[in-house]
Amino acid sequence: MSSREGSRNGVVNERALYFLKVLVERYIRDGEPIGSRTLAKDSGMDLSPATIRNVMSDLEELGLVASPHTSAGRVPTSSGYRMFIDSLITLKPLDSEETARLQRDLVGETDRGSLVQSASRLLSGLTHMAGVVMIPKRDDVRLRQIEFLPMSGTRVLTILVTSSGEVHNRLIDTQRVYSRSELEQSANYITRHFAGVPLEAIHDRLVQEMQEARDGMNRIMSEAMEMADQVLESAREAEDCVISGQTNLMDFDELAQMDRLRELFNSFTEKRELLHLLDESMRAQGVQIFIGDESGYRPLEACSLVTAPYEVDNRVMGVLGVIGPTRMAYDRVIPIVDVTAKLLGAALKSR
Amino acid sequence: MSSREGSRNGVVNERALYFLKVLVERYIRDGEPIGSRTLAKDSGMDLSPATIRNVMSDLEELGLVASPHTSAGRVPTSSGYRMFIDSLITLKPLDSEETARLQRDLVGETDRGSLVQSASRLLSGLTHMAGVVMIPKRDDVRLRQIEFLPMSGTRVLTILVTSSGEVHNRLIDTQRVYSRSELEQSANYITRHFAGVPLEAIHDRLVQEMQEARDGMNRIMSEAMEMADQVLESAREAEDCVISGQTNLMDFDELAQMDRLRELFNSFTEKRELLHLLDESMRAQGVQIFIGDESGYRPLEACSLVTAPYEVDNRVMGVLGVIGPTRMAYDRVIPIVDVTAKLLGAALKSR
DNA sequence: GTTAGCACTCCGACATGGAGAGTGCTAACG
DNA sequence: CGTTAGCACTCTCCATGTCGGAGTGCTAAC
Repeated sequence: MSSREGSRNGVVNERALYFLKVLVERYIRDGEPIGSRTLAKDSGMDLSPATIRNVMSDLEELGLVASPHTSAGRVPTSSGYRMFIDSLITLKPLDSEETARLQRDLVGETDRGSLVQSASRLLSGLTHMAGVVMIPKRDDVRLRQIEFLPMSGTRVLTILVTSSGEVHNRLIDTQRVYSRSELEQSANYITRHFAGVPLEAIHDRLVQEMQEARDGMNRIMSEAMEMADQVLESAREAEDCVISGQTNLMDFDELAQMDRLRELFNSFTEKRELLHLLDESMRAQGVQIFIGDESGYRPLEACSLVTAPYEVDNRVMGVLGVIGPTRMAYDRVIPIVDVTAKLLGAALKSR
Repeated sequence: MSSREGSRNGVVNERALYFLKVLVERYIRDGEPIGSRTLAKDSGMDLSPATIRNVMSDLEELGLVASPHTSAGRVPTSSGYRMFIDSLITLKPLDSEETARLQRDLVGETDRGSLVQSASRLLSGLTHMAGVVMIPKRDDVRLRQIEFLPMSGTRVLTILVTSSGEVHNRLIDTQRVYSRSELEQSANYITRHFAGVPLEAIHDRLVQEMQEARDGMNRIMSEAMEMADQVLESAREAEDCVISGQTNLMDFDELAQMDRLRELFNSFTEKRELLHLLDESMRAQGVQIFIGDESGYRPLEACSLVTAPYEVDNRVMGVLGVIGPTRMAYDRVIPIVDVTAKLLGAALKSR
């Protein structure tokens, strides 16, 4: 065991951390392992490469850096990046012009959908990586109106409009043929009874009402309620996310192995796991970062995910973020994600 | 100029074409340039490699094969593939079991959307390439119902339901605030007047009516018509396609160059050009094939596209197909695309 | 028309060797 | 004690050279 201060019982000394910082910055810039000689020059501290080597040895023992092979320089490990981000990084905030342009681009969008899309595009454009914006199910969304339309045969088209202006629809096969007016009546009934009620709550109340009325209720009403329940379901699970700039990731040689890339792209079409991850970081406040395997999600193991929740009136509405190689310019990306989240929140408020 | 029969004034002789067939089949199987020795054995005709070499020389002169370098075997060119597909290929039809399973999988789907999605997945699954199904704008779609709902401020949510059960909606900013009943009335008016009219025709009639009535019409009615026109527009342009199995393409080393792949994947998210191509092949009947640059579309230059229109009651509804490397097993893929198109048509009919 | 023979070309695999970069260790320095 | 110079060592990278295999085109003979 070494007896130098740096590695004694895991306490890291100041200077070593400074070198770690310089190393990570340089590595992010160049993508090549950093040797002691380079680091000695870069650090600005008048020390010889030999000294640096000792320090590096300590950092390696702590698991903050590693060397790809005997005689390459050092590369940050996941923990190294973690340490860098948590306590060493110097952020490079966006200048006012960039912020202004970002804002302009977002405010220019008309509806909520294209706003989200635009945010995703901007993220990927600014970072040259993949941008992702999640549109979460909101628990304060209420029913505005429900509509049943007869289609061919026993099919009925159910349409549900929420207070936020989203429209969901679903084609349902019913047990018998209903007339237009029958359907209209029952839709009106449900709209009258449940308009303004949060979507979450409607399901329970529907079930409850159906049980109470039991046999007293005529068949058409009970089936209407079942139909309403079905379209409700599809409205509730309408949690989704928009990803853009995926192909940007093909330019990073860290990700240039087909099997990796394939897994990654599959996860973009699958989305499920990704949504789960985003969901998690919705609870956190401010920018959150998953480095490499920290996400616990295989396809992202060579990537980092930088996220930030966006909010309107202090209520978290969703999450957005950026996916890129572990070796990314965190000092730029973090402010970009941060600011975009704030601007998206603001843009959403004004509509 | 050679004086052998093979290349005399461009007329290709029987035997040469037979060798071309064997060569293409073998190349598709192995992916390696075929030499004269191999071909001599493979062809089953008791000829020496030297003879084959003469034949190959003819085929090369005709532009049907090429050799990557001096001393590699021969590889089919685009024209070689073309010739192969047009007049040499022996198709391998699906056996009844495969067809049955395909049918079962398709009929199992509930609504039109998941049917199309399923078809796309099946195509990519069966071929290990990318599947694509296009949902075209249909010219016989009629208006069923229109609905205006007041949102916050001057915003109005317009909903349009078509005879085929699709729902389109759009958020529109109006010039003043309208009450719920005002909006209801005007929506009812428009529904009454235009229900059953093809979407294509409504626009013209709206414009016409607005001009005729001119000043006689109250302001609310004229704005209602404008709103209707807007949601109509978004309904008409709802031509789209579903692509799946994109990542399958990453496994082909012909496409394994990042720049190619990137272009290809970008074209999948862009879709525009691709839709254009599909649109073209909607007019053709039966399976159609674009080999390499025949599509005239850069990103597909290393790919082939095999398409077939699918129809219901002899009316073409859309196109589906498969995208893969030029070197693909056409003898399997063509029947797969063909049968899937027919089955999708049938499955659509039954709903 | 078909074939054998032959010289030629090109690719790919493999070994070789030196330059460059960086390390770890040791011993000396202030 | 931390810091440093020196040194042997290791590993990668690249250029170079060599060799066998595969396949061609041409020519002359069958």
